[in-house]
Amino acid sequence: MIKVAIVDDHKLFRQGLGVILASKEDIEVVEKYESAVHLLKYLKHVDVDILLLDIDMPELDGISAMPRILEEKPDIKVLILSMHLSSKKIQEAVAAGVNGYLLKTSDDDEVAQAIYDVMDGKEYFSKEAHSELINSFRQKDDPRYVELTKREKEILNLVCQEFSSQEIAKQLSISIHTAETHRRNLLHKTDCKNSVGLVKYAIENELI
Amino acid sequence: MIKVAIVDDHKLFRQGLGVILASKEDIEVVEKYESAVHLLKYLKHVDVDILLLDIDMPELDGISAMPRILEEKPDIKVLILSMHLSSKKIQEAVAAGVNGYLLKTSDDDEVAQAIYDVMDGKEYFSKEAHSELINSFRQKDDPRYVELTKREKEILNLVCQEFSSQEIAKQLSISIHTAETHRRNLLHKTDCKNSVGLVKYAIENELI
DNA sequence: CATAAAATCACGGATAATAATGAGAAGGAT
DNA sequence: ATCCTTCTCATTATTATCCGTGATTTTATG
Repeated sequence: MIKVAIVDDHKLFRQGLGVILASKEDIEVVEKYESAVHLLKYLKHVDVDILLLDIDMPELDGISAMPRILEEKPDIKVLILSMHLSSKKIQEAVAAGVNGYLLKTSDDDEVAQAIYDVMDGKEYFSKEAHSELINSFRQKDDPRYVELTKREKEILNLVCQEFSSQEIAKQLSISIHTAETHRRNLLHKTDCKNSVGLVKYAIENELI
Repeated sequence: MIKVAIVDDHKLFRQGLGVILASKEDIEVVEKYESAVHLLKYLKHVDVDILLLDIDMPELDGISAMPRILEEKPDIKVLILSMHLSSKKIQEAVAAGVNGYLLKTSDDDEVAQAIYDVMDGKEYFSKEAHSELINSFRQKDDPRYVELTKREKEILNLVCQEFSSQEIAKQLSISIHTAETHRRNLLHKTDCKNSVGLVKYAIENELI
């Protein structure tokens, strides 16, 4: 029997998925947690092979919890079960050491297959997750995709808080010229026309 | 037996909720649909008492589908089952004629209770939905909460597309003065400092 | 039809953002 | 030690935004 734990803040989803997986003959749902915080609290004392982990959760999201999960149980397998198809999330998840990524639009068979694969030492990424990743690589060649520096992200954040360049300069104790330069560089790097575009970029890329 | 149909784009959720509800002795899950479009396609030929309806779905969201649902089946009961606690959504849902609103963080007992209540001719709003509504009423006194006119929403949309007032004026064949007036009124109504605030307002209130 | 709300246009002025360009200083990386 | 990136500051100029105010026309609604 493969021992599975579900971590998701939607109780109905936890319950439902639990029932579905329990009907698989070689899968046993041993635990359910409503948040990553709960999981970490009890993980030490629990015997579990694989985690079905949601990303969007209050307090602590699934990806951010990964380091502590692996610290506690280095051999545990983790399958991300998310509603969002975001190449950024997938990349972060992989970097954090997950073994697979699937969507909540999947069905029970796909989840089961993913569990089997991952327990076999393989990885499992859903078709959608896979092509999302491929697409994101293509965009790397795009002038639109660039890494922002730490300072630029800082300025972007303040721009998104409706501060003027003058106010930003004051807050960071730099010259207004510098603030404006950063702002201008942000516009170039993100290929936006004005601050409105910057906000949307920041939101899309989850920088705020 | 109460005949229930589930409308949700997350297959795992549909399946799981289906299994859970099927275990209730007086509830029968007769149909599941992956979108409001599918629902509307088959609704005419289906005998169902109550819909468990998600809001966020591709193509057509649950609330927007309500008029056509009620046109087809005026006596059907509808329970919104959403992940988001938004007073705006709740208000829209109620205005659209739903009979209850609960969150995906609820458990099976609450869903069952809601189904019984609604079938009884009552309404069912979860504690969270209820207090969210109460809070939103308090905010009505706030200068921040105001209705935007059709034209203002149009201008807001163009602002969010990074157009300047001049470009907006040209596109709508109005004077730049008018465009700027609308913009100014938007800032006042939404209590924002600049266009950056407008974008965030538009996104928060799902006007784009 | 009368009244209110919405949409339109206008002016003057203050402040802010964007563009184009150059350049010095600090830091890390090989 | 040198190179590269980042962060910094600067000048000049143009364009856009934002503010206050007021007024006319259109449209909606009772």
